[in-house]
Amino acid sequence: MRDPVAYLGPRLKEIRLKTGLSLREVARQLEVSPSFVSQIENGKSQPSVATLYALAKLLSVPVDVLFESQWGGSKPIADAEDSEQVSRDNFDTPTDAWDESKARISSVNPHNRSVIIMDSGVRWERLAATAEQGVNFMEIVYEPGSESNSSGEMMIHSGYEYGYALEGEVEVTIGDLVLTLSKGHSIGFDSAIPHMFRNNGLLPFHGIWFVNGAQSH
Amino acid sequence: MRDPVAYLGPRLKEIRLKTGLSLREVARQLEVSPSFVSQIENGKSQPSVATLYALAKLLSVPVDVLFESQWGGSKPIADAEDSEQVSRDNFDTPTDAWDESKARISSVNPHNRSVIIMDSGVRWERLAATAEQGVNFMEIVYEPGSESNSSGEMMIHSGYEYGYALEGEVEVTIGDLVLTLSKGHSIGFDSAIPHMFRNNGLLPFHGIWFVNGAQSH
DNA sequence: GGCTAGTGTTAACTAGGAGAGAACATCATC
DNA sequence: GATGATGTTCTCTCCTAGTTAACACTAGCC
Repeated sequence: MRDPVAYLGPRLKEIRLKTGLSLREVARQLEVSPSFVSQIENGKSQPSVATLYALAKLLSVPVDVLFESQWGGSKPIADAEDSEQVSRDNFDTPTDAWDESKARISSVNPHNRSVIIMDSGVRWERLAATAEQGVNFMEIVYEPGSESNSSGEMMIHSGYEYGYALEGEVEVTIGDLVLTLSKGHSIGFDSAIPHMFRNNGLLPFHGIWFVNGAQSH
Repeated sequence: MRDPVAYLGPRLKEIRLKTGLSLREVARQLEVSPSFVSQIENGKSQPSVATLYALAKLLSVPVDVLFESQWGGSKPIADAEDSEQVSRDNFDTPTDAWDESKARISSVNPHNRSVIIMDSGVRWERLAATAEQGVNFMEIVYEPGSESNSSGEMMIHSGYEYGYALEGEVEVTIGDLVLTLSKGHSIGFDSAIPHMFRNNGLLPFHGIWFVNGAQSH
């Protein structure tokens, strides 16, 4: 990808047009002159950091988006998953398992998921490839008797974790809190708190899991 | 949130120190003077957009991170939801709807969810209170004929969005991509891409939704 | 003790560009 | 053809991004 700063103007224009705002309206809200907005969009002038930030906010996009060139750094869409079937030792965190994807849109049908099977009897099925770092969206399956960590230790990592129980039951331990999730139940917690999951039941447990901000190390 | 541009300097310093780089080393790589880097970090000067971008790249953080202010403290646990039943006009983003919670652990049973009903016939049911900013984990329900925005406009906001279809069907439009989600299907996409959802079917659509990094303005 | 080589800070200065203001050329619609 | 939108391109000014210089440290080394 070439210098994204050079493409800032056109990018801004593109986004502004999508939102349906006129150049003069943008200028008014930013409290700058319309001519200046035009100069920015045509690359004849560079905004200050404050103006750039105000612009991003006005157009309600993250500042980063302004530096993405048209369809440059990111693939438009990740098509049906590669559907690799991996079997490995344990990972601390899903982040360690799948590579980061550059896809801005990812659509996955249930028969085409990328799957990781852990030796502890736990399965992770990726529900979306994402360009976001440290983010994993997946369906997790705990076979009867299985637990999150084959060594029985509690897990501690960075980020937050969110879960929704689809079917079956699972016993969740977070810090000194112990609870059982069944269909429809949901949780969210700071992953820095020691946690583990165990399926004590007779049926496999399925859940939608979201791990946010986990850093691999 | 206070003016993020004003805190840009301290934020940069904080991140630089984490990476273990010296101020002079940063200056060398950026090809600017050390004094200028110091001035930036102490808020006595503002970088140009190009310098800002180079800085972010050097510190290997997305530019957005430089504008985030630190997050506050945290309550130990949020007990069963308040279960308020709210009916309001449309929000752009769930972030606008629920207040940030400081809970580090949140457990919600299906009969106790905090619900928001939009006039467009869409329902948001919060699946977890979280201390994370701009994060929403929810079950969304689209009644037959309803669409994400009562005005029919596409939505654009910051962050990423992830969805899993529980039951029913929904037509998803993201950019110029149109697809239909049915049970088990999942997606993930950059919310900066204009998007909308519509239930053209005869049954209500239920999905697990995760909106990450949306900023309210 | 002094001598280096590292760290970050501050003052005084300058060249260049952020941003303004006007006049321009379009389109609509009444 | 007048009024009101739209975006563009000049010229000009003033502010500030970025420089150079000297400053005040601290750590090691002879």
